[in-house]
Amino acid sequence: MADATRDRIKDHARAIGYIYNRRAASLRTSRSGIVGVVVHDIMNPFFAEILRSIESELDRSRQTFILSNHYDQLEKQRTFIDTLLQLGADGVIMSPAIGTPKEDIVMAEENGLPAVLIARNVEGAGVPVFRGDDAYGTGLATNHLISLGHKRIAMIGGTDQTSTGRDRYQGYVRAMDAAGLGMEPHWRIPGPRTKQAGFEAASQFLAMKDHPTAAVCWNDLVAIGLMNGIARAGLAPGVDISVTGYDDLEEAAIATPALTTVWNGQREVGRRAARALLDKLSGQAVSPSQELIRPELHVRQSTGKPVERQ
Amino acid sequence: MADATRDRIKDHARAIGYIYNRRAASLRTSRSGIVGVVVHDIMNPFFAEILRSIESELDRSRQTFILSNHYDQLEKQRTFIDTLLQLGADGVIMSPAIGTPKEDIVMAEENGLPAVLIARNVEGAGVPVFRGDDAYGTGLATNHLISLGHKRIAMIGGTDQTSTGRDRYQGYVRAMDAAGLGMEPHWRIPGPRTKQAGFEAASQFLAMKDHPTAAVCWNDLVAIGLMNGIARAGLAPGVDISVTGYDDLEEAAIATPALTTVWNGQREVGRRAARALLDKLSGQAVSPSQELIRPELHVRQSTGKPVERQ
DNA sequence: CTGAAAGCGCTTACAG
DNA sequence: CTGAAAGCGCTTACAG
Repeated sequence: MADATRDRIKDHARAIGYIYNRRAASLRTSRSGIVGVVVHDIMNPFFAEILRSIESELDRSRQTFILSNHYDQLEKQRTFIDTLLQLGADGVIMSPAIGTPKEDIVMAEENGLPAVLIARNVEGAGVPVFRGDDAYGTGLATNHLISLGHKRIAMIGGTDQTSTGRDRYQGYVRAMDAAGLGMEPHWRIPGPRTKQAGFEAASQFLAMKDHPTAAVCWNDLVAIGLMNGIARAGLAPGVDISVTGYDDLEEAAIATPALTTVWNGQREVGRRAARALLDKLSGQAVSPSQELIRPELHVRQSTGKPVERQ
Repeated sequence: MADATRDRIKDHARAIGYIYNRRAASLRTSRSGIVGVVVHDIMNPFFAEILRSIESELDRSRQTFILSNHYDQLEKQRTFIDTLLQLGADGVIMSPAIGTPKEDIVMAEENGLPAVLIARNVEGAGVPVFRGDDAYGTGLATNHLISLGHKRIAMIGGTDQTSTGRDRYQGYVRAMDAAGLGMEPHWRIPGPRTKQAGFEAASQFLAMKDHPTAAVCWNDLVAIGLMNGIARAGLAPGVDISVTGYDDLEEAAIATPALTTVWNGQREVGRRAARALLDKLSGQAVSPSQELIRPELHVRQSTGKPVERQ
């Protein structure tokens, strides 16, 4: 049948309610037009902003995307990858769950599910990774506080279990060291990653004897929660205690006080990850290297000179 | 082949890396194990909380779900429904885009894609709807402010283009009328639905001559944005101006001041919508009626007695 | 109880 | 250029 004829028939068929069966087509062609995206939690605005740029990029190529949270549970992540394999998905973009072994990713690739990583790396997986330069980013925040005159600076939130966590902590430690400033072990409060947890960390922070005059926070959510907690205790964030965030969510600019934070290139990460996957799908060679997006410091009102208390 | 034999083979097959092809199975059985979920914006924490309970409900029945935003664009919603039909999805849970004609839903149902609505109604669609009792909810908030002594109360955010918008406005108007309080047209600032927009509405609100002493907000996001804007202008939200939210997001409790708001039963809406859809899929009769979840007022620190200014 | 065959709806390679 | 056939990987109805 000539193409023109086929098109005419299809047009007519559509007009009278014909529904194209993608399962059947996919069975024959082994291309499904489906891309999986799995992150820790889509409710987290950091991922939500990444997802939005992935969405607009994939839309353009008429790929359907399936979203899933793994909540850092390896089992959930595996179930999702299984589902993608069973559906014959064309590829997956993932922010790997804590503890993801490289074998999981290699297995997916070997079964025809090319992967691209975002936000976190999995050593030796041999796939492209797109993330911010975290050590550099917390370095920016820490140096900013140091230049304002702060000497006792805390680091609140995050975990050593992810490459991101280790890198951000590194950046803080290096900046302190470079400035010749000492650190107390209890100035680091690991763990918090949400607004709620940041809020709760405030009392722990304020309860420290001679507590630091400034805090470098894991992300904007923790920073905003911490500021709320500080305000609740009757102190003024940005005046009594300087606070920096990380990510520069839309929310950072309208927090009270407006949050000094590190822009983390979410849109850029999403866009480039989607592009890389699409390139892979179209058979182009994509280098499996790590691409670091360079963060930028956005100074607002949550940081200022230290107020020495008597 | 006996079932036992088949199972043994399958077990072995899986062990050596066999991947079940769901497309093929679905082609034969016309069940795909896929459920679509489409809402205005998954980044909105209100929907995110609903999605979470849908997710946990569907997980239990081993249904995969595909998520999509329609951003209130009918075209995006139609494309998504088309995709679901082409993939042979088993059903769809949707918060319909503004202006969704009942024909769109009827068409989906006729093509074997049963639908359940959440948050918004589409008159005459003949499918189950799960939502909060919005008029009752804003009534609760408005009456609370009235009982504190407020007489000039604004309503900020929302739109008349959705049933939810009309109902929430109705609830406010009725409560004011019932208390014998007059309303000025400009006390209503329609539109805002985000934190950013609530923040921006603050200046418009404060610029009103004899501005109201309290504001009933469309949702928690608008309320928190508004409070930030009020604080930025040097006034104290909760003292100088009372503010109520709607939804009772996790964030409401840790806002500064903690937000008085209306709990909207997100988890309940999600859970019941998912259940109803699963019931439909298993062939049970599900009544196509509207189920209203009864909201509750949660009083916190963002509301207080009016401060009369000279 | 068991095994071989038909068929879901597409696309592609092939024969005419 | 055109049309009929094969085949993707399952499940189910059927014959033995």
